[in-house]
Amino acid sequence: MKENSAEYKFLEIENFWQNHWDANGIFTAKIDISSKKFYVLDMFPYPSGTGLHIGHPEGYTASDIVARFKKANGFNVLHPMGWDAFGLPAEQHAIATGQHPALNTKTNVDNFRRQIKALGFAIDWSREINTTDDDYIKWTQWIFLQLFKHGLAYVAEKPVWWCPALKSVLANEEVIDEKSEGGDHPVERKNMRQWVLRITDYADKLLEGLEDIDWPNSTKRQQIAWIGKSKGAEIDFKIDGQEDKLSVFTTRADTLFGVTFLVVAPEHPILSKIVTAQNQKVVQDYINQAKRKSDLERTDLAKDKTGIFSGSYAINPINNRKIPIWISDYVLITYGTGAIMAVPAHDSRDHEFAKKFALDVLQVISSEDDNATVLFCSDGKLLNSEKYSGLPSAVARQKIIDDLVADNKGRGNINYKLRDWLFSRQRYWGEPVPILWISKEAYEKISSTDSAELKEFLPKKPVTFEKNGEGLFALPLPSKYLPLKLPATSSYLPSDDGESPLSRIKDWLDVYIDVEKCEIISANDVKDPPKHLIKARRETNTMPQWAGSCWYYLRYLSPNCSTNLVDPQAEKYWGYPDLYIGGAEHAVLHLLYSRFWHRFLYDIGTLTHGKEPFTKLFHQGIILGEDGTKMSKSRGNVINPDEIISRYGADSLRLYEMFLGPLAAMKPWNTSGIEGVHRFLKKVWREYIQSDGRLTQFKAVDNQAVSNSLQDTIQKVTADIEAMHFNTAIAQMMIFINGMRQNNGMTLETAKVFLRLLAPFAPHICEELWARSGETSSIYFAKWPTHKGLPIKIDNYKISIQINGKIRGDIPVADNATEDDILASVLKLDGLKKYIDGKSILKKVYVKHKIMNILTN
RNA sequence: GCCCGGGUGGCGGAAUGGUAGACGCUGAGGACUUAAAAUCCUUUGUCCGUGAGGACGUGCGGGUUCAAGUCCCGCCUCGGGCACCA
Repeated sequence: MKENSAEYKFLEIENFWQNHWDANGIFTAKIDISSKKFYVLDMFPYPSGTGLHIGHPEGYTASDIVARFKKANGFNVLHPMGWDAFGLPAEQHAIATGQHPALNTKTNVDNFRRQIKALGFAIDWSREINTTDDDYIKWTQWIFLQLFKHGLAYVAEKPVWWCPALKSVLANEEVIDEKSEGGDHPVERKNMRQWVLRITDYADKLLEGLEDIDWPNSTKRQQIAWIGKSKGAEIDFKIDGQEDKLSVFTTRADTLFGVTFLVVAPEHPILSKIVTAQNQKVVQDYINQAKRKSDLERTDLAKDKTGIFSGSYAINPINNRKIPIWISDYVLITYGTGAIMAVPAHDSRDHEFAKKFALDVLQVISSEDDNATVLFCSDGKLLNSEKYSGLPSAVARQKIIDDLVADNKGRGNINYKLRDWLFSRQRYWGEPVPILWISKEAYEKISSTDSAELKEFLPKKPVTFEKNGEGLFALPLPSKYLPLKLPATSSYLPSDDGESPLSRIKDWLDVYIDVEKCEIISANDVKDPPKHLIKARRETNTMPQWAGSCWYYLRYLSPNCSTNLVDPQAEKYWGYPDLYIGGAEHAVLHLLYSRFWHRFLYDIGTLTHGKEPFTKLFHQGIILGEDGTKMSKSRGNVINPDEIISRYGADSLRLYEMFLGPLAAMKPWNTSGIEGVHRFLKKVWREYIQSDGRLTQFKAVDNQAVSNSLQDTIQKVTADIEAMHFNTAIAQMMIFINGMRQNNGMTLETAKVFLRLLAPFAPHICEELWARSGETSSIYFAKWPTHKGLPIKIDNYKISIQINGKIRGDIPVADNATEDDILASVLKLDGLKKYIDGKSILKKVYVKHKIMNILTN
């Protein structure tokens, strides 16, 4: 700083150094093949109108500590930041004000940038990206077109979650208890035309990829459960008296002899064939009833099972037993074959159903301890199963499947809970889907043309959609038309019927294609269209917010590359994040979608560095309000980072958030806690700066205790940062300062070592003191201190003495003391001797330098 | 119901099977000051005891061990995720 203030003027110091770092490009990352890289990534924020909340600095500070630590350890560090800026709030603001969402987004981004900069992170701001920038949209659309080209994007009319309040459809992952994930609005089922991405094609790859990445166990588990792979078999049951078969999916082929009825979902197409005339009316009533129920009601476990007999029977392929076919909404049409074989003795749901409708229960599995008789759902030994009786479940399962396969009555099969990813939204503020809809004839004409340009992203199999009896074909925009920008409009309101606001912008919507010239012309510019022009209409859906966040970690590597999504050289050097820090709430959304796109880009050769984007992931915990509940405006317990910084400074805020507790834990904010770390920083300051504002007269030689403590501190802080145990690292630095003060100070050399240890946590104050102690280069470039091997040899250890397992005191012992020496010392001390007097010693346990346990009768 | 995590002073939290409660906060007492702020010192798990000292103590009940907050078995409870997925 310019003037040599005696006081710790944190605001001036922080402001000064932030400007200095910025102006001098201290954190600019450049490819340097002579040093190893380290890429630290934060989950980039959605720049909301309310600004940064106190949870943001938690994750960002953690990543910043690691970034600065790695830099000091010789790594070439990349630590970027950007904005996930598409999203509903900006659009709702636009609807309310008529102002273009880009304007509101810019205001919010500026505010976020100011707030994040005020925390002094070692971020390379020259790499800042924004998912709403045209240059960024271009590549998001390009990836979509690659997916399209490779047959992974298609259009389907399917039941989707429609949110009337948001006037948009939502992905499965975005719906929680029939409420929208954002805003908590009710959602309903509706049939609509949608873009869908075939993420299910990647189910197995997404599972396998989890095996060798360093992620929190719970997050891996969540993804595994979400993908929901189950191995089993499809078994064909002939319908009695008909040629038709009914296939069911089961993971328990070993219970096939225990099947006493079949159940089909009310939506199952076979119903038209199996419902007998006299059952027609009651079945129809039941189906209507089921239709009226919301999914929530249907899946409510508390409610009773309902169902109705179809009137038909099926034949069990393994023993030709005739069994009734029932209809019930506890069977889901969306999973497996929409039909199940019911084994009421060994499945709780089937059991419940059988009990309610008085159907047969036949036991075919016995448990090891044969206690469970009524309902036993685990594996066991088969009984009542003819030649399979006596076999363990796992063996019988395979044998039965094999035999069914040989008889052509079934086959092994795998089912997933994962559904394809619903990828379109009926909103304005998102990336337009770069597709034109044309007629079949036009599509054929383009397909057969010699010009490659229009066929750049053409898939092997056309994506088509039927609208009002007319077949429409999806034509991908050539890359020269990317980015497809959002057209200007004054009306951002989506319509109630699920059409995007883009569908009302006529002069954008309608275009002509000149096949010979490979040009797309706005319909506005064509008065009397010549015959050779092909009429086309743009797709009006936009992409979901996840699209931009799926690949942003790649764009940071070469944010200005205009020829590639990521510059191959940059990818080769920087690779992917070595550490990714962010909230656990994205466990199955962003983190699954992102892995899917990454795998895909790897498969098509766009990426070459590796199959998984995030090899090491860490979730920071949530910071609760002072009352221990979640921070919210309505509770009035929100802590504003701006206020904290103005009262205590950014260094105190950073230090406090790291000192609160383990990074991963959920923990409450406590304002007097931040006073504590602020006091610590003031104490540090006073050790370096005298009351006249000049540098302290440091000692010529450190006390033994101080130099020992310094070595301990180097060791502890280093190990703790590596393990991301920031709270205990800070505690150790406090111990050092307290102890050093009791020993009346330290040397300048020691003082500088300490600054380097503290700098990743509290960079501004350390940079200031570093400069004041005569250094001219930023502390960011200073090397991490190394500890000098083993601590100085100690001659006298204190060991604690247990008598019969109880701690009774401690005694000093020499390094080479024998058990008998120690016992002799113990017997010299009355306080210990009294426990042994009059008793005989049966045994001694001595753990060197730690403890001796003396056992008496 | 199933799958993950947790449960330690007044509070946030420390503890490679080896002196439980580091560090910080809070509370109490004191120093400095005309006073306050700031700063510094002492003290702060519970109970018994004037004290020295003693007993108890890491959600509950068992167990393993010379020794258990830590390992094993069975519960209770809180948080998160999934939820009729056959």
